[in-house]
Amino acid sequence: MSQSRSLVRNILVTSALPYANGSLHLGHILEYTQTDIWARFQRARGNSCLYVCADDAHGTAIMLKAAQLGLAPEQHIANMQAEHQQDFADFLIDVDNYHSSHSQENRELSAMMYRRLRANGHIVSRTITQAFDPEKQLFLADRYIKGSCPRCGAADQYGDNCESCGATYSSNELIDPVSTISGATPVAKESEHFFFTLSKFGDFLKCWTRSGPLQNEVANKLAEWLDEGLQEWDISRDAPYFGFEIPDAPGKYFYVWLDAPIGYMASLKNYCDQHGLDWQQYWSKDSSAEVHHFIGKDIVNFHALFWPAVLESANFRTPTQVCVHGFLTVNGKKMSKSRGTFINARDYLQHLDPEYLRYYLAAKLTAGIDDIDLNLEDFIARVNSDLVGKLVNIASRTARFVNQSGSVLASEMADMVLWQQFVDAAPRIEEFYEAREYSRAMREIMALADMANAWIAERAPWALAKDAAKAHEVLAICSQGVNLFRALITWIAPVLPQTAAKAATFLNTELCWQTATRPLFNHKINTFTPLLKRLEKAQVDAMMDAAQKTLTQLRALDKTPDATDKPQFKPLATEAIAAEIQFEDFAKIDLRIALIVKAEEVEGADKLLKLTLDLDGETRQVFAGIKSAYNPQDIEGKHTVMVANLAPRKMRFGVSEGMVLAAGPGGKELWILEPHPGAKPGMRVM
RNA sequence: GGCAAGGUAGCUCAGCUGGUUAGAGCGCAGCACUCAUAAUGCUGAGGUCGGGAGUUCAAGUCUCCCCCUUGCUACCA
Repeated sequence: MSQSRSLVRNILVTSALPYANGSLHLGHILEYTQTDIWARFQRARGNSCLYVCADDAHGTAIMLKAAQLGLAPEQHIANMQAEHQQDFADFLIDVDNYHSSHSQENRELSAMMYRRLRANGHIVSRTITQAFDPEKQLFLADRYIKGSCPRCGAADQYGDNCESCGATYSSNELIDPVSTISGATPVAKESEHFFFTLSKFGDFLKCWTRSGPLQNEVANKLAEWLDEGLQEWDISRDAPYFGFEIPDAPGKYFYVWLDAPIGYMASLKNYCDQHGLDWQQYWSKDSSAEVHHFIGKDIVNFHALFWPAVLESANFRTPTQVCVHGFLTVNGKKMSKSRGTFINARDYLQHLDPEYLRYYLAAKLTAGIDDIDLNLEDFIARVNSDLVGKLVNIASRTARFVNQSGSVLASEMADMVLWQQFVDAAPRIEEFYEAREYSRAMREIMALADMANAWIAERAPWALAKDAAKAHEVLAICSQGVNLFRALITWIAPVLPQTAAKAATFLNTELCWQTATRPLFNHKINTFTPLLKRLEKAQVDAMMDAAQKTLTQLRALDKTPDATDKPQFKPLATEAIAAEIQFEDFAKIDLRIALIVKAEEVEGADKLLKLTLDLDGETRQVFAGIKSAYNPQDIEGKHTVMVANLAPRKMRFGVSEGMVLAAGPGGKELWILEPHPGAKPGMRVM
């Protein structure tokens, strides 16, 4: 009917884009589970609901991590995205589209957004002074600078505050500051930056944050910042930076947090382009669609201040809702690597069914921003008791009687009063899901399951079954049991999609929200088979052991970024072969045979050797990062291959006029190339 | 240090704008049942609602002080 059709809501939901610098952990899964349950609920209700996400692929951290792994950033983020998508799939997170913020769509949309902001006078530029790593030729954020605290003298403190005495300062006040990237001493350097004039959106945001898109506690928090007045937001970073270059500003890149939220749009556009849809129907100013962002409370400012202001300036609609959740703690402790409470998503998956966690989180999720605790003992008890002992048990204890009498459900209801209580509960459960009060929805469903079990115990069909004359009554009771189960499993399907699918097979019908409270009469069902296994403590222990092992590995990685003892180095796995190029591309690189006339250690450099290379009369000075693998005297007098037309690079210890070629994972395992005897200095290598 | 949110039975949590003997699930004890994945039902024990003071006929629920937890922010009021 056209009337009911107009009631269908057009909904877009997003989860925060996971950073493409590491694996997903259970904290991520909390958010995706919350989002996914909501999206599945909306679809079950008959609404149109698109769920899009993407990897957040830009920034200095990713650039450095890729370098550390010896990968191109593009390769690194591709690897991470593949891993993330597998984790999503295995946790039954049903995204309609998973993209990357490093995509063509996002490049275009970010540029478009920026041009609109600029045209509206909301972009200004000014010169600022920042710490700069002269060796890496890189501006340094505070977290990349360490030194001694200017107040208490504690060593090894980050550039913004002292963990020992709590003092705060700017990085240029640190005593003996050091770049954590290169070990060089940072220098102050000026650079032009672009700013978004967030300060002009104070009134707009004061109004917007109180207009319904936020939880009260979030709006209150933002009010504090809004009352203090907003600063302009620095949205540019200087090269080298892995990101999108800013239009008309060579060498300037969008700060990762500028293009990340636009990544929501980009992922949607990517989906729409493939499905013949118009992404703007969701984002245009007059859109009748809904947009719901699910995020953690740590990134509220980006989503509830910067993002709406940017959208407003660029003439897009603002989000319907920004749904903020708290953090996940494990056994009451913050999930952290140092406390040993860090659980990787993959470690969980290798030992436990994702639906256990989905249910446990659902049983605790509210619309609030309180942290949610994964208490492992409670987890086991809750899952086994609620899902296996109560919910699935209803089918398990009644289905056999139905199967025994021909597997066809009765043609009447044994107890209309009880059934009516289930019917009456449906709207409440719907409201709880809609309001993201999943814990209340789960409690409601489990209370009904308790009611069903008590009712079955009271009617005791197994006792009646001893009297052949009461077969009719037994079938009626057990058929109702199956119908009660069907309603409950339909309502919990957004949380347990896999179990619900198995139940649908058993029930021999599609689970449908609209007909969940319309009982199946005279309906043939299939033989019941167990739908969900009990959760054993041993599995949880094994999962935690695996998590500990992962932690140990992560710590080792963090400590020794250039670890020399990588057990098995698999070149093609670590770095896939790069995209195909044409001969002309290759021919641009001028490789020459060079004689290593002199090799010497560089004072103050712990990885570099200074090489003096002879190219048939022409002498080049090249710094090579091979000190860890070669003694200078061992290579003097040998021939090697160098890139002769590489632009000179100013380094801390002098200018490097080219580079020598070497292979290997690093550390001791590094080998420079050497031509067969006969090759002479200056010969081109083709 | 400031701000925010919390501190309710062994565990995980409900308790709306103050109102009769403070609730649920799990766990525990006893009983029943034995259809069901040692599942289920009934009964019971267990809390001075973080501590203290105050307002009120009446406070877990309001006010003030203190303690603890978590998060944000930070030596600046």
